[in-house]
Amino acid sequence: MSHAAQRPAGPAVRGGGRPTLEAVAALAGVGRGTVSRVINGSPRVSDRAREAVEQAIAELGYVPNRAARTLVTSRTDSIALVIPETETRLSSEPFFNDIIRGVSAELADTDMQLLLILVRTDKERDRLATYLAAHRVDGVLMVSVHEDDPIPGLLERIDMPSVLVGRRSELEPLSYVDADNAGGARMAVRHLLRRGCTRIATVTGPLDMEPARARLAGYRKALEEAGLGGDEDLVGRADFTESGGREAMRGLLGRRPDLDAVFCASDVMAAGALQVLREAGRRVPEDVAVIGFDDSIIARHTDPPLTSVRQPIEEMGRTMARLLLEEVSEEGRARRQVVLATELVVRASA
Amino acid sequence: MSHAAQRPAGPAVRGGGRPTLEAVAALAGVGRGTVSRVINGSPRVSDRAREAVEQAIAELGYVPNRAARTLVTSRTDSIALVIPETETRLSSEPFFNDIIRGVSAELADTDMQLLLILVRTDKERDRLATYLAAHRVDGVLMVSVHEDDPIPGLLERIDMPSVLVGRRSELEPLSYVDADNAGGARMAVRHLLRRGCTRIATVTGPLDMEPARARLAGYRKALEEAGLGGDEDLVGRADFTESGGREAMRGLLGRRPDLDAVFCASDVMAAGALQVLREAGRRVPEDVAVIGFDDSIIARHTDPPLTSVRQPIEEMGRTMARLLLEEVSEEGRARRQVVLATELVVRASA
DNA sequence: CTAGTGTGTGGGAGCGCTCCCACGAGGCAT
DNA sequence: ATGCCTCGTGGGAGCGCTCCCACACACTAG
Repeated sequence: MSHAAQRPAGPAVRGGGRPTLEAVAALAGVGRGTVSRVINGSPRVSDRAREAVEQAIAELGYVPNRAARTLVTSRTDSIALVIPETETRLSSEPFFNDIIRGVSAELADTDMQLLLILVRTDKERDRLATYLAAHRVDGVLMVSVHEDDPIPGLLERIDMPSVLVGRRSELEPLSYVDADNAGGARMAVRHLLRRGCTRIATVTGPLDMEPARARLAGYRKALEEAGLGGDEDLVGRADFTESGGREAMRGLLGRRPDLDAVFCASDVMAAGALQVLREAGRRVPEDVAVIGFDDSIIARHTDPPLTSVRQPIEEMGRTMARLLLEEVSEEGRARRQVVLATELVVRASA
Repeated sequence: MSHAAQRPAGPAVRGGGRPTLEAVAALAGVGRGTVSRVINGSPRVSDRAREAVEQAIAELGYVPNRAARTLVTSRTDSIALVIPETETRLSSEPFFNDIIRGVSAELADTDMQLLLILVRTDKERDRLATYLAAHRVDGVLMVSVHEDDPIPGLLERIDMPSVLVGRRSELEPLSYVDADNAGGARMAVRHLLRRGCTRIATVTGPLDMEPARARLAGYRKALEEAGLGGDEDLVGRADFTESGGREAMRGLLGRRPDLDAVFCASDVMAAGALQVLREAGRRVPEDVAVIGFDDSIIARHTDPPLTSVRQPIEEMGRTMARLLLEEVSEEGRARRQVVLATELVVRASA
């Protein structure tokens, strides 16, 4: 026995000495197959064997080696959250945070890993394409898709389970979760109409993004229903940024100095609009009522606090994750599309 | 040859038919070893072989199988960004976004994957501990550490390369990247002193967090240097939240109605303080000057816009990632500690 | 001539798991 | 008794890579 002690570090010590399936099997007095069955929840295991294995696992602190499992199953047990970030939106809007929270919450008691991939440049986009084509994730969650983004098309082609937040167009073939943008916008404009406003302008987001289009459509629909539609001078185009909101507001005031309300397709743009209105000497909401969209943190801090359309962002994140998990686990994948209701949060600005 | 066509799907089709090392080797007319050497940039390859391999890789669209590599090297080529999220900070502050951006930017031309792990509950914390102990990532980036958080201690024990943003205490043993919180606070208070303020209060963050302590220390230091230190009535404790800021401000006004300035350890708390000051009929900055910390998006939208101490958050993210990559790749790991300068952004509130 | 040194290469072994085949034990009908 | 299920089980094969040993070949030195 004594010579065993002087034997140099044997094979058992390799790799930090973390226990393997085989070690568990040995301790439990069963074969590798049985341990594997216990871990993967197969019903074909006797109670006696199961208990022995579970105890051995606890005793050794065994954790399965993910790479080994991936190698044989070619499942990776991880999904990617892809955020194209050509705009600076990520830093200014809590949107992504809430999505991340929702997704993460839904994944919490799965053993799915969440990979975060920001895409800034075309070079990074190419890398991502290679990455996805190599099937290094089981599924993809994608945020803030522009209509001309090539990634969703790629996802379709390589048959990668994926869920978008927001659709690219009205007939999005991929699964998606979206807020009822049109409905929210319509609700906001109706609120302005009830207040007695009649010359209601809008500041839109970039119209190559479906949410921006849908919000514009909701705005138009509400006005048409009230018999007030058709005045294109009341539509100011912007890009979801604060400075864009400022410029669009200046344009609107130039074209239609008599406007009495503005529906902005984002809070950030509404904040810009408020600045311009103040500079122009208009009181909010007495002269011009203002409504934003997103109900983000800045809505509570503008002067006056902003009435805004709230989207259930965290729930959208949770739903995305849920849909993706279903799509990943199922054989015959049905694409799913979910639209969640929005809600008007009334504050002082309208 | 004709019978080959009716052979059922053979082994070559398995796993979606993605090409393997072996396929590349066959096409290039070399052995597996040589292909592996080319991929891993070994110098011991002839130019002829290298070219043949590179062409074969391009032709087949070969991408190495990460799991297979991980299995043998026990490197995972991925790092985790851990965000404890007991507070609601994640949703309200762009801090995390900017950190994420910085980290992601630094990782962009590495082939490191970024795993995002939010920790809400103790159960999730335990899962994380198991996860980390199983060495499923090469390194850990950790944000927003409370002094009593058990995770950093675990990281130390299992000798996991890791970098914190912000230290737990003055003698943090792990690597970290921090902003010069004390310096920034001192700068802010000096600015108030230069304005002629003499009864300068502060609203602190939770004092179990080092940044909160450091900002308080900077505040005290500036006052001492001006011979104005020692008045504990001027210190209001809060917790980095808006409502906390409101309550602390009320307390301060109650104790010291004559105060003429407040340095708040976060913008969110400053926003709360501003509300209370307005309700109390104090003008900002004429009666009471206010300075925040973080220069977050809300600083630009409060009324009046908030003078605030800016931290280079995105750069902190980049630096964290860089330090971690060094720590992961090096053998003898030296812990590194970097403190980045802060900057005062002057707006209307002080 | 032999011995020695180095450089590029091929391929065996093996990482830790899952999949699947084969096998023994027990139950039930014939 | 024999046949034929089913159920639980053990363990071989193999996933795609890296590591490393052995070997061929080309030199240079003795």
